[in-house]
Amino acid sequence: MDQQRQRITLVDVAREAGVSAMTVSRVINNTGRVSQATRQRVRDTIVRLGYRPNRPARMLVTNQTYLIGVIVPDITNPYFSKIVQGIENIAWESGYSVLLANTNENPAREEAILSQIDESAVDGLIVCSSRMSDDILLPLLESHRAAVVINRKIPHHLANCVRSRHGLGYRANQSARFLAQAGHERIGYIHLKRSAAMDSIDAFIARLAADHIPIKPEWCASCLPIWEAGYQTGQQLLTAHPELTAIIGGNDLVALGVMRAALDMGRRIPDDLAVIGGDDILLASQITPSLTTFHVPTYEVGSMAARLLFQKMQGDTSYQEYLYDETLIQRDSAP
Amino acid sequence: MDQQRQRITLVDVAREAGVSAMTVSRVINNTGRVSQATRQRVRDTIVRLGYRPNRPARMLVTNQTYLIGVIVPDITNPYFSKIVQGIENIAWESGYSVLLANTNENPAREEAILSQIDESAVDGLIVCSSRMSDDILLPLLESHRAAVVINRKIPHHLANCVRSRHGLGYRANQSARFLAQAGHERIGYIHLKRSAAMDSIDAFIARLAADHIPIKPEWCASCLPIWEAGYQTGQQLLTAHPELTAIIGGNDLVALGVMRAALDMGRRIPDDLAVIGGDDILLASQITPSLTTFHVPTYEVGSMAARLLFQKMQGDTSYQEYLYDETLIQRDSAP
DNA sequence: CTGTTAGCGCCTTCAG
DNA sequence: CTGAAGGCGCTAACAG
Repeated sequence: MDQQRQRITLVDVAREAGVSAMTVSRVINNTGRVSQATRQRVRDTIVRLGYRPNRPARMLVTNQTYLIGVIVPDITNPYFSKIVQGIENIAWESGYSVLLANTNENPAREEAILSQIDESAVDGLIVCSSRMSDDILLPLLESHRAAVVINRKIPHHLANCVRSRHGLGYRANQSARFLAQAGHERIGYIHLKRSAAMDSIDAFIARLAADHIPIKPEWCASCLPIWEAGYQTGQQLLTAHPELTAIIGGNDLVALGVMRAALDMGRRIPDDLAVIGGDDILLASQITPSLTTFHVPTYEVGSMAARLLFQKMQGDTSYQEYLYDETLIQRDSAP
Repeated sequence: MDQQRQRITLVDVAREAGVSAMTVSRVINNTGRVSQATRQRVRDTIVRLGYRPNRPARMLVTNQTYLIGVIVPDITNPYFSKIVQGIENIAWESGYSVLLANTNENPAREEAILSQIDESAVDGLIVCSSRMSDDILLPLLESHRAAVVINRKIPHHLANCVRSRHGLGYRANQSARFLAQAGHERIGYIHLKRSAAMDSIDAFIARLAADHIPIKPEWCASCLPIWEAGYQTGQQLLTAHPELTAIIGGNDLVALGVMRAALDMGRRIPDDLAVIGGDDILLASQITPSLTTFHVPTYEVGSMAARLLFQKMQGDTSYQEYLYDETLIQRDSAP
């Protein structure tokens, strides 16, 4: 495993097979004309010697890596791992591998990606970090040959895009409307911190006020898109405002955290408190009471992102986007 | 983004700064002696020109990629995504990136990894695919400079290892004992198909028979380690053998599938049926009734795997392993 | 159909 | 402290 065995190169194979390096290269890449006889002889020599092409050398000369970079904020969030699965499957079909960067929402890590995954390291880039600042994202996209961004609006020339057909703040608004219609008058809202895919809390309140659904700013809060933060924020919100009869979570993990917090505080769901999430991760349908949420075709989000990336990588300079639908799935937590 | 702009090379910087390429290289790598003045001048030129070193070129000459390959069977399984998170965090700290391969338990994909992630593509490899056949795994490990295997026994010279302190079949046995002690006499077992981390069903039955816990072969089944398979297998098992009062799932996803199937069939849990899982994913504690399962320090499994890999990559040829504990967490599904 | 020449961008070795 | 020559392993472009 660590012995200093000489690497077998193209030249070794060529010498052994009595041909030139070029011929071996042609055989490996199935390019150019090579007689059936030599082709076979070279093939045999390759397996006999156990030759394997050197990736970096090939990358250097072809200027192609067969790698695509994928940036996510949290691979342990089922929403993102499903997206990665979709990307990876499509990439694999085309002979590409995935270089994964999990930022953990850490700005230092986000910044470091600029040097870690640069243009020479990957052939294309998929970013699904809706909380990454423009100061980092735009230069990042600019420095790559091809890029796709998920759930974020960026200048069309910088990247293709996969996003919800409905605009910013759609979920929160629909949720609030749905709850109001069901008779709720004191609705809380937990916004996802720094998310570029959501409206601000102010915009949320303003829009609903226009529809005579009054939401008070003190009923709203922001937190990171993870379960623990949802739990804590839910607890705080319900302690400070026991009058709330419903809470909208920014995503499923947060909503589930809220549900658990409410249950731990002795609240019954949905009788004492209705909860709505977003993303429709597996857990949402499995938990009791099951979580009302917005279904997102998560796998398709990933696979389409990969497809749009390949389109760009193949030289299509036109802007392409894939819009997906989000549909409210009524379950037990907010019937 | 797609303009044919000339790549800026080391030589460009050298010319601009009025030094040789070698000096620029020294500045970049902080190696060798360079006067403070030239160093600064070169640095300035680098930022002025926006120079970035070409990864493949550097890889070719140094024979290092700063990449580690990570092979998992299913990134959407929270168990694996948590492991990947652990690996990725440690890798990042050392300036390494993760090349992810998600096999989806697909043998064709597993085989393709041999050529896709070869020795020249990564500096080290972490495999946590307990269902990959030895015919593929061993050559794979053999062809890499450094490797770590998770939850699988392999010849010590091939890789370092992270695994449960308890041997094969520990979970299933403990679960059965626990259930028997609680008075269950007809216990079903769902084995994970092709898993090298588990005993066979026969061994499971034999060992328990020795302890006078009678398990019938027809109460046992095998399935893939995913929720859907657990649901289906649970349904079949409960239909064919309604007499079962408890079922042991190979992992949490399968156990949760069984729980849902049982609930859908009108069984109450744990009154009509007790269920035990394994892994302790987030979902296990959140669901109602909460799932009795084995806690695994999943993040540490990943981070330790990365640490053991770096140890090997740094030339430590001794065999190292990290053993973790699995502890039964009693929850509501099997109190 | 096959070989020759050149060079990708960088770093190692050895002189100065 | 700095530079010149050479080569990592492979392929593009051109001969023959």
